[in-house]
Amino acid sequence: MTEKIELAPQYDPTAIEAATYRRWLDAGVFTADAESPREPFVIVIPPPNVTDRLHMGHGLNNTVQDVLIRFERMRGREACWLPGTDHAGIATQNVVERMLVKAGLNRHDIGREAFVERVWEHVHTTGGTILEQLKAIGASCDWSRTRFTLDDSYSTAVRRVFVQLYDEGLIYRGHRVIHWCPRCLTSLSDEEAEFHETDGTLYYIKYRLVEPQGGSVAGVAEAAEAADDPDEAEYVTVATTRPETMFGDVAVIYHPDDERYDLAGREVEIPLSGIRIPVRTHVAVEQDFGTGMLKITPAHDANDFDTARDLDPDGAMPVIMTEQARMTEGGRVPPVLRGLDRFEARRRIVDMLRASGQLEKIAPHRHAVRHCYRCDTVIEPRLSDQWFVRMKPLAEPALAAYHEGRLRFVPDRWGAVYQRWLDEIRDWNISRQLWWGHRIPAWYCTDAACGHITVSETDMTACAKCGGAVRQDEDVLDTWFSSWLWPFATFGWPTETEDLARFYPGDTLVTGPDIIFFWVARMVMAGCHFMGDIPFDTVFLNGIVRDTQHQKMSKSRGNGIDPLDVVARFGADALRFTVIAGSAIGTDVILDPHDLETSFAAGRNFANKLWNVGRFILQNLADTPAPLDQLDPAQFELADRWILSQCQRTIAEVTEAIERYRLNEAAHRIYHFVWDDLADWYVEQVKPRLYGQVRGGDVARGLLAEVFGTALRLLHPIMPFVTEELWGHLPGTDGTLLAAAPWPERQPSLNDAEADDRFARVQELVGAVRAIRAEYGVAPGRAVRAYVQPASLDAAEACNAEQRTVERLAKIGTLTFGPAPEEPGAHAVLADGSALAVPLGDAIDLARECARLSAERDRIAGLLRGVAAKLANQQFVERAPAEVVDRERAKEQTWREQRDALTQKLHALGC
RNA sequence: GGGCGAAUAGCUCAGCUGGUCUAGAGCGCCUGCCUUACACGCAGGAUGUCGGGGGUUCGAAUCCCUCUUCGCCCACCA
Repeated sequence: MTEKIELAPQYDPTAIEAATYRRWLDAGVFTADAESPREPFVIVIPPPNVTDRLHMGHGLNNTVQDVLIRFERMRGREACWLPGTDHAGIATQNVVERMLVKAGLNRHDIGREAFVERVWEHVHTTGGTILEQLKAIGASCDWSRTRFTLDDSYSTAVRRVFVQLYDEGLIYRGHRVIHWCPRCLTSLSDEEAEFHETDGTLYYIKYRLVEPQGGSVAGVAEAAEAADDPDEAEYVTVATTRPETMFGDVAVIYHPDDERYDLAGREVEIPLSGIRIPVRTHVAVEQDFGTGMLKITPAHDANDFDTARDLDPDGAMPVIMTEQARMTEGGRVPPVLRGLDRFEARRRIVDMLRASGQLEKIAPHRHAVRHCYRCDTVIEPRLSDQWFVRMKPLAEPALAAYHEGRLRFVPDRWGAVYQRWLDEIRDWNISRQLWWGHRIPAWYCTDAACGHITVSETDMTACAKCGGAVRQDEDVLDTWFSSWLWPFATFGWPTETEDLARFYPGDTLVTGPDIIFFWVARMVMAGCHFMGDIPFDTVFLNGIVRDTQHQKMSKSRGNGIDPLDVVARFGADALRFTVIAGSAIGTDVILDPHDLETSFAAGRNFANKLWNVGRFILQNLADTPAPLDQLDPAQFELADRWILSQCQRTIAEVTEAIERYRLNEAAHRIYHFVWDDLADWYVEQVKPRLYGQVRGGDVARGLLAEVFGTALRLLHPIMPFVTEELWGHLPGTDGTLLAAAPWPERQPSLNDAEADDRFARVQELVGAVRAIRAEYGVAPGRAVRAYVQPASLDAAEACNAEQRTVERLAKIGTLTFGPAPEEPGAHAVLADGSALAVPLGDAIDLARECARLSAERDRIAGLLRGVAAKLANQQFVERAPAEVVDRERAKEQTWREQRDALTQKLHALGC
């Protein structure tokens, strides 16, 4: 006994999504079993910032991961998609600091401990929101394994790594110029200081030559003689974009080969200050740029730092700016400029130089300026003490993995990006002057005489060397110093857990190309170094979500789309279908934030189409239909064989497309099968059988259930909600979940080229009649009579077998084989007003077939000529080396076979 | 300065190893339809010198060269 299935005529995602997700959770289908005998398939999520809210980029990235993980889960792998969040040092600290500012406070007012507590509070109340939002788009993460990069256990891993690298000599404390953000008040790594092309100004400043105090008198005299021009004798002109740093200059240099100058050993005076600095030569100068004369400011420019150290390893490196990038209150800065912001100071200095005649000229100058990747403030290079990781030794195994093909990128062009960065890798500044993060596990002895630094996994209370008092380093570690451990720290490392043994290494990493350096490359390095193996073998780079102006979507630009809005209006499946179908492999996804309807209607419509196909089928399956293997193939009609054949093709193509990461192709292929093949043709063809108008209803029902069930399974990774809901109504699924159902298997025996071909002719015939009906404006309710000339093509025979199909689908009253009546009214409404005679000889006639044959003939003839030409070219081969000859002989043989085959075909076509 | 990518219908894009590409899809547009699953639908239709110019080939949207226009990444000419 089967109750009539009642489904709404329109699919309402909001009515089922939450409940469906709950069913998945309750059944535990997302939870990976470390003891399962199945082969694991592991994806670790790129952990979003703990304070993030879901945006379209997450929507795309996580949908891609979910498609892969659901696909592999259905294919029988023990799928583990590990979710979690990142503490995101600077970003999160900034968020909480802004909240404090609103309350009229800054972090120093409340102190470090209270501040960190505030951040934890914030993270606990709002943190993890994004994980909840991921559920809304259907992400099938293993929530039992959710991790946070600041968990206690994670800290253990971070400390272990720090200590190990320190012991190996790969972490060291360095004194050098680093990228400093004067707003975030922390140092940054090279990757965090982004270049922006900027229209700047090049200032040409005159530095007055002065007599050296206690220098070589002879050298001065020669230099003075060498200069003919009195001005040149008096000044050297230095070109700089940053006049405000000049009080930090320690030298002015030119290239030793530069014949314009002969000033080495002389001294110049820094304008506005009277500070004397030497003129030196050094190869770091580019002679063609500016005047060929370069000022050296070691404390405020990384290159100058290197040059200065080269010139004088023990030389002074005066700092003339505060951490806030204001001119210092003392030291070399002239009193009128003290305390000024760097840009204000620049304006004042330029004015003063102009007034004193020391500004020779200014010129516009476009150059790349580094900005903080978190707050976009212009970076201020700054001399300071920081912790660094020596990267070169870590990079080597990561490069080897790529070169040996163990690690691959999809699309592969990103491999070159990865490789280049590793080839030219520089040491990584890992200390941040923040409060939110993993505090650096280093303790300094307070006894200056001892000065020992103790690096330890456990908290220290006494110096390891002298036993004296210690204080811990105030700084925290770069967020990425914890992220790079994600693929194994999340599974319990350094403890040798069952999870770690089972789920490391993982399989595929899905992320954006923008964090290849920040994260991907570093994870590979960490994996190789600490686990002895790469953390994943495939890196699948998804594109970036942009608006119609091709601008990256972001909240600050105001061009964002809130995925939850989309879910509410169109459903999660519509969102998922749109981003998957809308992006070819590795290309960006363009969506219009001002027209969600246009962007997402296709996905919503498709979900609805599927819903209604399902509704129709379910309403017509009285009882549990017979499974495919219990149906008698002898009773199959052409359409049955055809739909099974198409279904096979779809299984093969969808499977292959996902395996090749061509998810958009998988989406389009299943879309086409459901909408065009199944709904538009097969369901229509089958109706008379279902309605009992003709025999064969049971076969039709069995095949509908079979084919529709397959379609649901193929579509499930992309559109999990609607497919799961329909699956639940399908007879015979017995409460099983589609999410845990097996992926459809290919059955090559069901491929049926003959059926494909014959049904294509039926479709052509139907299309021809429909076109004629439309052309003649035949009212929908009115039948026409169609005549097919048997002489026209052998298709008539095929059509004969499918006469009923054609009659129904083309709404023909009768289909007759034979010439159309010669009567004058053949193209008009017949006398009884009921029918129109349509001679189909016009629609699919011999001419079309001939055209096709002739095109085919031309094509084959072309191929034949090509093969003949190749064969003709072979005469040169004889002189080649033996193995080349062998290879060429083999080719020649292939060509001969091709030639013979083509010739035969041509004969078959009557040539 | 170096590298990479893109330019195909009004819009957003597919088109993988040259030959069923006589170039497709979705949206939009035009015509007719509320045909007992679906108007978030059905049927039919219009629209492209595949950025320009050369070349290779029997054959090019596809391969090569070049130009133009966009976008991205990297980079110590201050």
